[in-house]
Amino acid sequence: MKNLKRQEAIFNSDEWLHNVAVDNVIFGYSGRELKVLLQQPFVLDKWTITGGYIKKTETIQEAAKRVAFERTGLKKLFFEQFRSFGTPARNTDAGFNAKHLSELTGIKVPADLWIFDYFVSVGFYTLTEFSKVEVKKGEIETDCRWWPVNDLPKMMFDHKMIVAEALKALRLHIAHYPIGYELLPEKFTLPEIHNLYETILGRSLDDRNFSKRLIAAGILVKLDEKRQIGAHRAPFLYQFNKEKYDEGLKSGVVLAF
Amino acid sequence: MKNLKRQEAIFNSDEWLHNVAVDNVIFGYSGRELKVLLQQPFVLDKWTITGGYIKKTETIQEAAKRVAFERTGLKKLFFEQFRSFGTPARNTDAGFNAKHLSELTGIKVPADLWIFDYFVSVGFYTLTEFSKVEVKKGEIETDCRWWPVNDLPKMMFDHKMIVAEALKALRLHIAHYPIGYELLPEKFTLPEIHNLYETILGRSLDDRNFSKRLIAAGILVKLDEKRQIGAHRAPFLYQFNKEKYDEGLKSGVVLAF
DNA sequence: TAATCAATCCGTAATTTTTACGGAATAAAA
DNA sequence: TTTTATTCCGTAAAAATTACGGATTGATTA
Repeated sequence: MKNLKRQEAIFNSDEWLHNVAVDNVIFGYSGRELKVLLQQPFVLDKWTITGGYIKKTETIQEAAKRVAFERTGLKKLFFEQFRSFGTPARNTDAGFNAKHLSELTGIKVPADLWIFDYFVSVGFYTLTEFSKVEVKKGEIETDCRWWPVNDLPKMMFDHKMIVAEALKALRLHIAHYPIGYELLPEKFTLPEIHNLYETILGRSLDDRNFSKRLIAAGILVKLDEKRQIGAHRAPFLYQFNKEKYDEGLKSGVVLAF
Repeated sequence: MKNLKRQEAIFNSDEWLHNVAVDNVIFGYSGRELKVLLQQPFVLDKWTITGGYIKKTETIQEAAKRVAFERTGLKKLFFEQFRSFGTPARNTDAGFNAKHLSELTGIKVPADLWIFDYFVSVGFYTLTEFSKVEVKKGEIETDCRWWPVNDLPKMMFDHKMIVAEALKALRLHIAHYPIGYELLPEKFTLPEIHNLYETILGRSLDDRNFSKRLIAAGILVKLDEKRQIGAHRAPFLYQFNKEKYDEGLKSGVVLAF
């Protein structure tokens, strides 16, 4: 019940902006699949992307960071604002109303509470290494876990569209900037990063040309170690040249695969 | 005084979203210069981009359209949402406060009126043909006119930064999509569209390669007319192939100049 | 211990795209 | 009719992109 008390406090607090919030699509990569971290609010059986209200004292980016930290425990993530969503009906959904919320929580929820208003949502996405994340569900969620982007569950509001738009933005981003630093372990093999790119873009890329380009751009450094997995030839390990990588992030690199 | 009454009505109305608004950078092109339509609110001697509050009944895009229509009289404009701005202090500026506003208008303005709150702004930009626009100043502005993007006046809040970001987004856009339909008259010459691109990108482009590419992409159609201006060789007129143009807008064309 | 298997790894030639650049044609004005 | 300012066009060189096959490796298993 403590959680609910806290939730009630949030409802009644005036530290939050009204009519505007952030939603953050957290992408992770594992098992040759691109995944999204979703949570299930216990008021209904649909899933949501991680999002939250904005404090009057923080920037929209800080709000997105705070929310992401609450779910992943990570402070240093790659963040990108991609677009905002605002239509009068976007945050209405069966089950998300005062009556239902009251019944479920026992909290007295007025029908005209600000959280039911028309909310404009500023969309961010985050890239993170799957294995580093310790998924933590929030206080009003029954579950929080990874879902494959190609096989999403029933989602609340317009969240499925937001994920689709985030993916579109990520695919655009990948053509102009290096990617992978936040999605891969520190050391990785060529086939791994190759597969990451193929996964994000959703199409196959010639392996020879792929590595040629990354190496030519100088953002990939071959190490003297190999990884011993499986029953086959051991692949060499690689690392990012962080300097070149960051430079590419700043000034842009054409990596049109 | 009628205008002020109406303004007062807006302040007290609850038809508007709080804490979130739209700002729209209106670009126009004339005299070989890229210009921005700015207005001067009569509460202070700085200039602002055209922006406004969002009605509870409209989408953010509709809000941006409404505001742009109020200033330009045009209903069909090219709109693009480019990013949102949200920092707690972004809409504070000397002169924008209850006391000053009260003194100037005579309206009773409470210090904690919602318009002084932290506002997240969703940024759009618009492309429009300069000559079509009939500039109309709003009720609470003393002036509204075009300014060269390279020579902007003192601007309110973070609006100068918003213009800069809009221009950055426009320059990115131009590399992936055709542009010019809304910025040029129906019939135009090669040198005219060539100059438009040079102006937006802020650098010179080889004229032969430039026209070659647009014609190869099929979005430019040569007409059998010439324009008789000046004391020199009369240039041929061109038109956009609207079909190819729209197709390019939809699916993207690489026109990396 | 030799053969098999699954995966890594590398280089070059053909094609396409991009860049660079000079001079003839035009139309009014001097 | 000469001058002047501007439009207009094409080709060759350079660069980037694409396409593609076969040798290497290392554990497994026959």
